[in-house]
Amino acid sequence: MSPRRRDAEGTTSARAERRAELLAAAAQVFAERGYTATTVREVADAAGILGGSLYYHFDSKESMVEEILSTFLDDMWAGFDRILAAGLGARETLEALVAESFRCIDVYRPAVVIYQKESRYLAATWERFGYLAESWRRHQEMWLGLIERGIAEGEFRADLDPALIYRFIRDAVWVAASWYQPGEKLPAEEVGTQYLSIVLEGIQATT
Amino acid sequence: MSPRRRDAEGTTSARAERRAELLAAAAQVFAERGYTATTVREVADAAGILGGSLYYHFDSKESMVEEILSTFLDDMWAGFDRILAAGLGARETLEALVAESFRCIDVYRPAVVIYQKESRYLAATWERFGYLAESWRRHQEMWLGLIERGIAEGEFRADLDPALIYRFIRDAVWVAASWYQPGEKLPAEEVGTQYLSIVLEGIQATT
Amino acid sequence: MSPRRRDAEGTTSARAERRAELLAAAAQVFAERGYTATTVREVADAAGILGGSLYYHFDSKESMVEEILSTFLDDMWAGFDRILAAGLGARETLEALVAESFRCIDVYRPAVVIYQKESRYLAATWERFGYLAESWRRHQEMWLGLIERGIAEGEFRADLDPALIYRFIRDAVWVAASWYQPGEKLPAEEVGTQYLSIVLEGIQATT
Amino acid sequence: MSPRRRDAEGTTSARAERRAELLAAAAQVFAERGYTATTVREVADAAGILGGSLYYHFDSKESMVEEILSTFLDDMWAGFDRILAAGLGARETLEALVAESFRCIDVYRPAVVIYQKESRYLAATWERFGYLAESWRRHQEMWLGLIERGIAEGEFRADLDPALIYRFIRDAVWVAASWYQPGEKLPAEEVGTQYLSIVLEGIQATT
DNA sequence: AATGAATGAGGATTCATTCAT
DNA sequence: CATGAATGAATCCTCATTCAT
Repeated sequence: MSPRRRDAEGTTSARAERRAELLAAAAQVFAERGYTATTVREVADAAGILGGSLYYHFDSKESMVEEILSTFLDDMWAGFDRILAAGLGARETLEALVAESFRCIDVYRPAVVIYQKESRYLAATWERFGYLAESWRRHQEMWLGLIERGIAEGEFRADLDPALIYRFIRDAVWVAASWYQPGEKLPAEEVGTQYLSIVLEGIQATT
Repeated sequence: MSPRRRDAEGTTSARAERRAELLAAAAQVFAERGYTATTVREVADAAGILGGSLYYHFDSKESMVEEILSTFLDDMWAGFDRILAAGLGARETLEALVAESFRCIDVYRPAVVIYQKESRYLAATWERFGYLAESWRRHQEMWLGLIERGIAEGEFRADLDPALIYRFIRDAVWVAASWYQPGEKLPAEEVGTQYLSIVLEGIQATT
Repeated sequence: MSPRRRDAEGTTSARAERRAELLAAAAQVFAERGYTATTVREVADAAGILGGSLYYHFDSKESMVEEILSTFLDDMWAGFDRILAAGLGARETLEALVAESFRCIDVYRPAVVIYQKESRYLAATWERFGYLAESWRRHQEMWLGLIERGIAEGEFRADLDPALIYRFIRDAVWVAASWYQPGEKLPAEEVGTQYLSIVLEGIQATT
Repeated sequence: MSPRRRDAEGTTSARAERRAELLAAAAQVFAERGYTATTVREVADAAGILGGSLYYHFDSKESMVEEILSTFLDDMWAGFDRILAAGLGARETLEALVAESFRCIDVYRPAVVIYQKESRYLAATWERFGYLAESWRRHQEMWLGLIERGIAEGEFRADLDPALIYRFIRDAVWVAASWYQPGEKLPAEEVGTQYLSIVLEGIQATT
């Protein structure tokens, strides 16, 4: 707590904080206009600095999205992995995954939008974004496994194609990020609950 | 039937056919890489000609998407309007609208993808694309009206937010265009049927 | 000789000719101001077109020097290899090599200047220019081998360091490209002859 | 001898020393990569400080080369002038000039390299470097006068073009700075002696 | 209809330089 | 003295578009 110590800490975290600020501005703009259609100047304007100044903090426009996406994905997968490791039933797992998804939408909304809209383009254009394709693959694996298990255990309807259910859920849930706004009437959690309710009614086996 | 007249007709339709071919190629590429990220050269490559040659057929890159989108939207709204005018019950109307949506996905897949991913950007950037925002507004109006009617008539669940149901359906259905591929295992119609089945189970009132 | 055939040939070579013209202009400017200090606009100005137009013909500023240098080096080494394979005596070989060097200076003057001034920078900065370092290595090998042979055969002075002689000759000869101008009083060949005369007097063994 | 005075002196010379250190680092890097291709950051890195910090010591990148070059040139011309004023014979003068040149290469190697490679560019780009062109002119005048005198006095060969001899010597001698390294096998003086020996044999009149 | 060369505005990036701390 | 964040002009390069052939 000595002044010296506060300075040192301050300096270290000041840099990280500034990066985070700038990335927040960038994510916002990328999500709104699309990564390619957004100019570096627009990002800089949103951050209140000049175009060239961004390059003091980041290597390139590319590395900005990089950091935006990987920060979000790391957190998301940590959350998903925790849930998957908890040994819950199929239905409880699905509930938890949907809730976690909405938490991510709440916290990382712009990143989620970018992840959805730009993944294919980014992965197809630069090798460094190969991990995005990998993330989608894990996504599919996770949901598909869960749904098949739910069907096998008699919890989910057996008359539907599992791959189709997977996509249905994935899309219905994730696309919500595209329209969900900070000032939305319903809190993200409530949206999640209602979505979950629809999905569960829609896919659970009738007894 | 004079040679001249046949020529004229032949020329006219040949020209129209060529346009259609080129637009199909363009739509394909725009859908895959995104409108902004796609260069005119890429479109031309996909069509087997050189970049400059496209300008014999079209005024600009802009007017290509224009035509791709308006062709699709005109057809889609004609279909929707026919259904809405048919005087069906809420549930039957919803069934017909979902079926019509999947017909559009089947016929205009790339256009649907573009409509979803690029509408916001296009409408925000050029006035001439204002009709896209208008189309989305009509979309919302249509679904919201239908859902509220269904709730009022006791066919749909009353415990859900109508605006939320609207988005849920819209997203779940339309985003299917993003993953639906020509060679898909299930035909579009079957996908539509299963989606509808999930949605109906999910939102209909329990008796 | 039919018009058609002439057209086809014409088209093919027209492209190559244009490239050559542009490269000549570029080499000129690069040699005069230095590669890094030369802007693409200056190259374009020298060629009478706009900056962007260069990119129709070349991938990058880098690939322009690339082509300038490799064209020159390929020709130079072909010449050197022919001479080295001819089985001449040390003194005759040296004479021929110097003559060939001055022929290159005459034909590729700007390229020679670039080769001298920028090789180190280019090779250190981009892997693709690694062959420049390789070329210098062959250069050294060639001259050093020749000089040692000349000393061993008693044709060249034994009281000098061979590596030093090599550098002396290399520099004296090649740097001439820096000052030799198209309108020079003496033709390149005559300069070569006089240089050779100085060098030979300077290094040959006194009998 | 008062503390104050000692401080003042100490500060002054400390500052001068620091400048010299920084300039040595700068010269090194400029010589290696070329003035234009070297960034201020690279200079700072080589000096172990940050880019901005250089501006506490120097006005600009320009003024760094300025100082590097003028320090060297002042010393060099002082040496040359002393020799020229000594009233030696043509041959002895030439010997002394070559020796002095190698002394400069030894002491100011990076500056010599910069002087050779960048003079034309600097003089053509900024008026303040006009003195570089002037220095080259004096160089030429000096050598040319000497050579013509040597020829007239029968010491040097009359069958060679004096301008050519001048360039030959100038280049052969000065370019040595480009390859001479601190750890070189032969000391600079010995290189000078051998070079001189070649040159003298090469140009002196045969009796 | 199509080609291919060129245009020129705009975009990402670099870098010398400034300045508050 | 040095730092580190920011500036802004300049640079390389891209790309929609034009146009003579």
